[in-house]
Amino acid sequence: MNRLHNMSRADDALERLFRVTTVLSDAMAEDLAARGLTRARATVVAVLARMGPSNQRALADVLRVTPRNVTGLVDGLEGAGLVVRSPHPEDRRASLVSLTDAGAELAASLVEDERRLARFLFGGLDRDDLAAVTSGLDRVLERLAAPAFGELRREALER
Amino acid sequence: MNRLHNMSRADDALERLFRVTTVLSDAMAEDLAARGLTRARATVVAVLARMGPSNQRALADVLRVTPRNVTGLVDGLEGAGLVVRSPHPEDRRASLVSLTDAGAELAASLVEDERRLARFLFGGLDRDDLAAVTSGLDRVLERLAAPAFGELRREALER
DNA sequence: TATTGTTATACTCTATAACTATA
DNA sequence: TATAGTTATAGAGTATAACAATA
Repeated sequence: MNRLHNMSRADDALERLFRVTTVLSDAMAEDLAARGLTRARATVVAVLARMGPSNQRALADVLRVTPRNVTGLVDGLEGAGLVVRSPHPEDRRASLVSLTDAGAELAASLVEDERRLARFLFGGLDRDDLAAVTSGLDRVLERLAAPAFGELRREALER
Repeated sequence: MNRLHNMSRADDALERLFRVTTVLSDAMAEDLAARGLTRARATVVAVLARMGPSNQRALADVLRVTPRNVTGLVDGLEGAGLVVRSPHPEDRRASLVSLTDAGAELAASLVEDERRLARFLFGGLDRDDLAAVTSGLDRVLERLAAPAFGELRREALER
């Protein structure tokens, strides 16, 4: 009975998580689109802002995407004037992808947007509630990183 | 000072939320792929399980996607034997999309997976922590539904 | 030999526009 | 005249495979 109750609460929590995720990611995609950006390209801009000028191989690794995919993303961003390719100083096979001034400005603006969003979403919660949410999500992250998560997924596929 | 502290906590919470979302959605996409499904097609299956046999227009409205897009998704699912199109009994323009037995089985299995996932992710939290997370996410959902969220987004785009 | 990034090809999701068959 | 679903066309993200230049 108690256990059943807890189980239904877990379902509720996951449902809330999915709803928050959906609404948030739709809104963010829409806002990026209004700036002429897609999610994938915005991610490249954010990664470049964090890592500094990088070759495409490094980008592919960080984005966990094929090198061919990076070619396309960088093509798009270069066309939009947000990044430039330059010859890699030490490896003539590679090119170095860097943010232009416009790209760096955009990256800063995305970071600022995120900060405002965080304050907007969580600013109304008092410290204890906020701490509870954050540490709850941390627990979830621990579960997601645990080997048991892999087992759960394997079991599901074997059913 | 106190305010600054709260602000950084809000950033932390949003960062956790994004990380949970990313890991979870990557894992789910991978699991669907192992079953030969994409996210978009799995959503159609879930919607059909919930709404029962539907015409494509209704699917387009619920999925918030163009009718043309539904054509493609249903084509794919029909090819995989998960849904069938049949003539609509009352409207000869429309077709009725229904889950096959295999489709219904898959839908049930997806629901079951989600329940297991919820228990796995949140089963370790005690009642109070779980309630705190759920109600925190509810507060976030309220903020996302508030007109102020629209204003925040408009301001960001005007910068 | 191995690696970097490209061309070639293909699939999925998405959209708009024009069209057919029906309502 | 309006609606349901299609064909036609296009763009973005993703992937694998083959290849050229370079390490």
